[in-house]
Amino acid sequence: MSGVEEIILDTLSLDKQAIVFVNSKRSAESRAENISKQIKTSNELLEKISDSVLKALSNPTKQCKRLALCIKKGIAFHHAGLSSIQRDLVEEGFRNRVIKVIVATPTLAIGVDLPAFRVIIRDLKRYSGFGMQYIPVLEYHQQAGRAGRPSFDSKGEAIIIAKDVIEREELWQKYVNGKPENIYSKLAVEPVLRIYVLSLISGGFVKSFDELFEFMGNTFYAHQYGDMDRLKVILVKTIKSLVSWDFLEEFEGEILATRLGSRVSELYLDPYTANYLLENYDADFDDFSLLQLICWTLEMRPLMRTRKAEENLIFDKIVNSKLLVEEPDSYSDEFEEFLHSVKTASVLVDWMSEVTEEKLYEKWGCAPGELNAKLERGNWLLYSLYELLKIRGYKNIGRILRIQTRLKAGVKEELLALLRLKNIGRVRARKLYDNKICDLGDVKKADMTSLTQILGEKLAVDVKAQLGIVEKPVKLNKRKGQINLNDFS
DNA sequence: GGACGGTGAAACTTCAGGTTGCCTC
DNA sequence: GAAGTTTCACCGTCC
Repeated sequence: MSGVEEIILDTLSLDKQAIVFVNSKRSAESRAENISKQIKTSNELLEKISDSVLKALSNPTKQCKRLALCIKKGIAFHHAGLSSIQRDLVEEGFRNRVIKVIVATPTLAIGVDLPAFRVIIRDLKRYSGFGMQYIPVLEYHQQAGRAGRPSFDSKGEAIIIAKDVIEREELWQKYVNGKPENIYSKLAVEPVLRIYVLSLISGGFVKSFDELFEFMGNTFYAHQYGDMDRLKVILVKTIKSLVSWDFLEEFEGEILATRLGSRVSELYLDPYTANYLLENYDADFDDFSLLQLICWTLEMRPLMRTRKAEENLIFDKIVNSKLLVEEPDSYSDEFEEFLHSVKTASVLVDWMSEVTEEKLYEKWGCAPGELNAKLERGNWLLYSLYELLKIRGYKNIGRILRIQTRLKAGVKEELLALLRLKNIGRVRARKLYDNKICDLGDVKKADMTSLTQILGEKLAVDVKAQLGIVEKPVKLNKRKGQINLNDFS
């Protein structure tokens, strides 16, 4: 039994709760699993949560099953791969003191307010591309700060695990006695500056370079560095780019945003990305190449990583597709990232070809939570691309919106018509389509018995009503083995 | 003798996260 | 750099 587990068991024997912080999703899961195996008891409430976790998706992934099993013992893991429903269930279960232990990645330290009697920080180092590095003291404080719940406990305990006496001393000095890092303004980072400058001008807050300079001079960034000459150089460079991209124009001594520039600002796009999209777009695209274009933006990062075993598959994709983006030199640093963009696009294409979440997890190692994050961003970028092209006067771009809708819902083109109905998503639309109900006309014509068999009693009535048809509910005798789609919703 | 299964050591692989952006008939 | 996972050789057992 590891040190962590002993502490956990001790915490449980005191009838208290604990959060364990580790540095990877995999560790979070396997730790939680190991701890849960040592626990014999269970109860009804836990069974209930476990069940909900399993039903969060119509096709539970291995990850869902694993979490469901852990929760039966009152132990959970928590990281960005969980779907938002599952995350909520875990957090709520912990808040209600039903779930006793959460093993988490730093997701839980940020934003979520979940105090525990004990916080165990197992990993103070994290992989950073150049080997393992210590996490910032600020982050340690974030995590340790989860200990101690004012309404239940008069104190809390934060525990760091050290390998030996030497490390113990080191960690004590660095973290417990250590000073938190200074906070630096992020404004100076180029993408952030580009976005701000454009929005200041587009919003009419600033009308000339002098005004812009004055405004920026009053920011925290300028206050911190005091190097106004350098700031001027950066601002001039930024303005020049924005003008050359046709987002800003100079007119009688004033700087104004163009229509395109204003839209870029409204969409909260990084101007660099907006320009990149316009430059690389080509009407001769397909699902994959369009999504790859989207994935090769800063906004989509961090991308899904290409695993060793997938490399050949990804290479094939690159060779056999007509990409819109030029492939970077295979010896450049960019190339690996480029592979990731191709992988991410591949996963998204699979998703809109109706591959289930379960299969995506198996095939690509892409967990539901990660998929959702990327879908949301991809959705936004596709919409933005459409808007920019519209302003630029491109015709026949409706296809982009169709792809956007398909991405959002995760469906093939043929299901788009059915998606216009409320409460009909990828699963139900597919079911309807496979039963030869392919569009709204078919739904209108469909007889209530078969519609009820497919959608269930309530929804069948509701769907008809959406099309202006009043129908009475049809009762069905549930036969053995019959699948009621409502069970999955 | 061969199929099967368990075990442990060695080799290999992988590594946190997120906030808002848009529009919606 | 380290945890977790996979692979593989090795050994024992059973038929």
